[in-house]
Amino acid sequence: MATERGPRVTKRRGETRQRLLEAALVVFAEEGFGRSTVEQVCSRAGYSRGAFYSNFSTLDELFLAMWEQRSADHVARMREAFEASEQESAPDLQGVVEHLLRAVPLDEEWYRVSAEFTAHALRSPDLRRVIADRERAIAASTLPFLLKALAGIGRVVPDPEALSQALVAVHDGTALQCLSEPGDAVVRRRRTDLFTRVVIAYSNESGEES
Amino acid sequence: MATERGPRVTKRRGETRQRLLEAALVVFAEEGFGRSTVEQVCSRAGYSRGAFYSNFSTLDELFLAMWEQRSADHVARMREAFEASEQESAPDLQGVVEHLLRAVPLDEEWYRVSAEFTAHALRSPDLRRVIADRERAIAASTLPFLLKALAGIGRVVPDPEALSQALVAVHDGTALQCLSEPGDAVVRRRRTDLFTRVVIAYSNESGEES
DNA sequence: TGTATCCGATACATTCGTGTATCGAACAGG
DNA sequence: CCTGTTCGATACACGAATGTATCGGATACA
Repeated sequence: MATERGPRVTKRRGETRQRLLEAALVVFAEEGFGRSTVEQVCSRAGYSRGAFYSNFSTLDELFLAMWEQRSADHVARMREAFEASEQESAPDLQGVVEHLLRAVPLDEEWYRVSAEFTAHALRSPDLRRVIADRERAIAASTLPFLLKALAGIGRVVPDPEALSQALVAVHDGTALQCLSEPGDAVVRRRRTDLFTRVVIAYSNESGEES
Repeated sequence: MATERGPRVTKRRGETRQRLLEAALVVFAEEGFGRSTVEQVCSRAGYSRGAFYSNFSTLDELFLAMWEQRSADHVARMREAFEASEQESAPDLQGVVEHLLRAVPLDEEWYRVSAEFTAHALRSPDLRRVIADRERAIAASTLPFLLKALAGIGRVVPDPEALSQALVAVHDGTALQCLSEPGDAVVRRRRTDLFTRVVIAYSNESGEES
């Protein structure tokens, strides 16, 4: 739904556009957004600059388009992962958190690009909204599953939005820690641990009061 | 201690270097690191490019130097804030968290630069260490105070390092949320709330067991 | 105060990236 | 299969940023 755009004006145009979007991710991750050139993106995609200027008018535009596509894609993936894990219902809290973490993988390439995009986005009110919207989209398409899974192990969440915001923050924050010390198992375990504790902190056993 | 470098070879050299470092922060925050030019930084600082090339050999070098200085400065500031708040000992957990948050202000300019720096740093093993070291420095110079403050209200922390890592993650993660929706009081309150819950989750009342 | 040294300004050559304008090939429709 | 249109490649002109080499003024030290 998010990956497949409706058939555009012509056929191959969509393909080259897509190739450019994919190349953009790679190049931006490698070189940094500000350091990247139109030429680099094009040659990575196997095109010349003509293709670029025919599809986009500026690198910023490509950056935004790429980010939105990948972002939507991630949300969709998370959703799918949740739907899949709904079958094999989690036995305990440990299991729920595991499902959660499996749905939200750590992707260094994406992290780099994302960090730069957010820094970039904070400079424009319009792009600020894009960031905020992403957060809402994540909440909308994953919260229901998480709540259901928690209900399945007898836990209820008084303030779902607060939990969602907390989890996103925890994910973003721990991502950097894990990526800056790639081999460190302790850091990764602490991440899992933090997720678990946050889920606990924002939910109660059914019948309890907050 | 971190702001004042030992007297260099000459006198004014240190000043211009410092001016360049300050200008770098402003320009990088405004334009983005990759989009910034040597000329922009120099004119912002009131110098010409000659001054730059006399002090640094590349923008990357300036970026690193600036980041390290500001980073150390932040840690020092946090430490001072903690020391100051040690006098008026916090009456309750609410108070401790307030002191904590006052010591770690949200600075958009710094956030932008920092986000780009981390993205940049993930590309080089050396710079990765710089990131990891920052985290250790934060822990080293603030944990003792936090633990003392918590002890003052009868709470003990079984795994201080885990708490520290969790708090840094929560800070980094919530910072973006607060900055992307600047006016939103709810988001900010949830941030405070998350801090509070995490502190609770990682500490016990004296006499309890985990 | 004189002098040697250091530092930053200026000028220049060069490289690099951009954006546009033009052209040829692929494609869709009949 | 033919034709009009679309798309992407190529060529070119322009502007911008870099890095170096040189010069003049400031500074430290005696």
